[in-house]
Amino acid sequence: MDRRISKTIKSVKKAFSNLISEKAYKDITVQDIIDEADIGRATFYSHYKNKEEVVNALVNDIFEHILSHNLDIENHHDFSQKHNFSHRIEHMLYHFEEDKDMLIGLLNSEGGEIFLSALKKHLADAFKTNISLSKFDKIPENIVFNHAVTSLMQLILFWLKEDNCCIKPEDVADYYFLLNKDLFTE
Amino acid sequence: MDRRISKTIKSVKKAFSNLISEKAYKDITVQDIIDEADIGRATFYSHYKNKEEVVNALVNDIFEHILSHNLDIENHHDFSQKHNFSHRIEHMLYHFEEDKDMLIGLLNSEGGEIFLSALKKHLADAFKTNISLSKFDKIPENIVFNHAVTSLMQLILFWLKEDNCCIKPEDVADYYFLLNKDLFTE
DNA sequence: ATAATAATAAACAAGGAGTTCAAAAACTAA
DNA sequence: TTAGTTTTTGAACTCCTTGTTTATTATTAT
Repeated sequence: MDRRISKTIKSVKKAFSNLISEKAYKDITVQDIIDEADIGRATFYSHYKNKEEVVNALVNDIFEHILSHNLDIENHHDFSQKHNFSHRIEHMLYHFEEDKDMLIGLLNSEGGEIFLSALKKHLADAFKTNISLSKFDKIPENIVFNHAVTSLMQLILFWLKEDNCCIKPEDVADYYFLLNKDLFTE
Repeated sequence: MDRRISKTIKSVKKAFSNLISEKAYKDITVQDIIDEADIGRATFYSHYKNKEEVVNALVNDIFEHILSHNLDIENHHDFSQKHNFSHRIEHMLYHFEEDKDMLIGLLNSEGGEIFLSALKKHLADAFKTNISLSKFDKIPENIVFNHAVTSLMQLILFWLKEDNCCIKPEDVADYYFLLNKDLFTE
């Protein structure tokens, strides 16, 4: 890819990432991003339709990063290596920690919805084959499933938002399984 | 209160309520509200600072309504009447059902955050004296508490958003207690 | 080197936000 | 009813943001 393009895209993402740590999503204008990225107005609009597309790009980056890393683990580690469901959650949390400042800003604004719906989708995929419905035969399946997904989502949210830096990703995963152990036992 | 004022406020709320059933929060302009409410521009701005304040007013109305109704129950019913925690939840859900159209529109937009944070606060109050931490002594209290609150919040959200009109408020409350029974047993 | 592509500044139109003001209308209290 | 107060109204206005266009300059890949 043309070096100019990747440079522009990179600086826009970085600019947004900086801005969202400082102020609310709704208060960030396209002009702010342009100024922070130090690019021309027309340049921005030749790459992104609007502010929302920048967030989409950033969120996609995060989940692509996580997915590719998951593949790495599956390809390069031998089979004795534990890489079960719990490990994949922990692993995702480590990735979130890297982008913590940006994510906190995003989650405290309306832009957070974009991240949350991506997270929900990602978790929904991961959960399909991992939860047990046997203990909850009185409840519609989609409600149990929604509970499994959103419960982890809210735990992650709480972990990121509150200044819970002392809590390790492993702990978060443990707490999740403790809070919902019936979902993971036959 | 001056009849003109209450009339204006009422028509603004009704206007917003109509509009949010039709289109996304971000696509509703102050001018839309003014037109739908059929009032003068200056009149709107003499009562509300912006669009967000209208949502705040609507959300406050809902929870005030619920709280005052709770008091009614406590005052007028005799002590043999069951009005425990579960009943108060069901009761809240019946109120939400009344404003369903508006709430669905709100929750599918960014404006939903205002409702959700009010709901979270409301639930947090209600939960203070009702959940049992004994089964979760390995987990920080605030995390268990957050789980209790957000789990119900997400269940309500799912109930409202999906076309789950067939599910009754009593069922929703039941599902909640089934999904989290450890939170309510010593 | 050159042909293609990207970046740029500047100007532009369209539209929303929020304010101001004087005149008209509706209210209250006596 | 009247007189005085408060609210509503429409219109005009400023400011800001969005998104587009254009002609020019700079960078790139080969």
